[in-house]
Amino acid sequence: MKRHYDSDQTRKIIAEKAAQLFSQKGFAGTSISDISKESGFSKGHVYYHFENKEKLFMTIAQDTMRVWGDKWDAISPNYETATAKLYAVAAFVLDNYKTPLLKVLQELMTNPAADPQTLKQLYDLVETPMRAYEAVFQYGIDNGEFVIEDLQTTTFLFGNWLGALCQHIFTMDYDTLHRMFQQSVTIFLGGILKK
Amino acid sequence: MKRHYDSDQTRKIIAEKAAQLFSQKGFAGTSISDISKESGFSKGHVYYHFENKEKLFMTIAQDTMRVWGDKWDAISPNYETATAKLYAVAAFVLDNYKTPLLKVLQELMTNPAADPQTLKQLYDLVETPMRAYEAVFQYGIDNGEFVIEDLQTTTFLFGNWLGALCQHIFTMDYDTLHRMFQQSVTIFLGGILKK
DNA sequence: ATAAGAATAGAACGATCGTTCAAAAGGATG
DNA sequence: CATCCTTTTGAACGATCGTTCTATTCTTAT
Repeated sequence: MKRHYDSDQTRKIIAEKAAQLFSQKGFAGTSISDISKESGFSKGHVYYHFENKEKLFMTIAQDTMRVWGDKWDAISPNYETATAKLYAVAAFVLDNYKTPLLKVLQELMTNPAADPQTLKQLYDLVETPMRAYEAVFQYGIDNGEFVIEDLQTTTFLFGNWLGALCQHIFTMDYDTLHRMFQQSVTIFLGGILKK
Repeated sequence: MKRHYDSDQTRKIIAEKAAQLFSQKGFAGTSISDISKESGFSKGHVYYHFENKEKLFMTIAQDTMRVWGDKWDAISPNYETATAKLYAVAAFVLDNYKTPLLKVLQELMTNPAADPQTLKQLYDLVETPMRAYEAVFQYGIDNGEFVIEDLQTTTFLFGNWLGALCQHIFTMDYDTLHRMFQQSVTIFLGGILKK
């Protein structure tokens, strides 16, 4: 079927502005009116492209995660050691979660009113980056680079900490935040204890 | 001035239920109706005790933080080494942020619509736990226990990570979460690198 | 040029939001 | 028992919420 005119472009603009707003103000805090105003299209038109607010968010989140995962899988082999991979994945999170939807995921997941199907999709989403982290840790263990007693817990903690840092994207300048990400990995690797 | 009947008790109930709801559903996600229903008092009565939603939240957050700080200051001397203090403060965060208001603080702080006076109060609030963490790290440095190049960054990161863990209070059982907190500190101290 | 269909706008819906207010209820004091 | 002041209610406000619907504009095909 041929694409007639550029409705895809419109859809993309709406999705991008929505992602930005969700990231900044959360799910409940972002209204369709906000999205309409910010994207420059009417409120009704948002519903031409997306079934409802929840589906709109889910679409955005899924797209973001899928792209993120694919890109990481592509560049991950460029880093040789597990240590290098860990620094790289941290920087990669910062650079590619331009839309820090993680806190919104949390917001929705802890909301008892969310419908079960959405909830399942949300859990699947979080697993995308977690799988990436776990692979790095496993690689480090096999390598002899890392000593990890509980892989799953370690992965969870690492993911959590990067997620926490993402929330500062709108209130910190890039360089400062980048340093924070790197410093996080440094501490995660070496700790602060005197050897 | 004598207290006639137990309005203080009512106020406390409202504040407690509100704190619980804010923690679970966020600031924007929690309505005065929710608070009214959950506390068992009329919507109008919430406004008898609190000026508005924002002030209600700020009062709760400030009270929580003040109590937290005082309690920590009281028990902190019981732990001798900086390492012990660090494990203790992590456990203390878990046990005493029954109301994990941290993510709501974040939600409000990143909201451009918040009025400046509120914003300043919010920043002051976050400093309470940060000062506590910093004191522990400084103690560890003076001790020779810790090697820290940038005290402020380290403090910030530690606070951030504990905050991130707090968000799981409603979705994880206590024991699992407690183990996460302890494991966080262990990694923070020793890292995962093979020595 | 016209018909058809896709894209977009804008008004309108009922529900709920935060907030206000007037009135009722309740305990204390005389 | 009457009075006063505090506590509590419940209705009502305008604003905004997510969503629906109808009408209009625009693009393409005939």
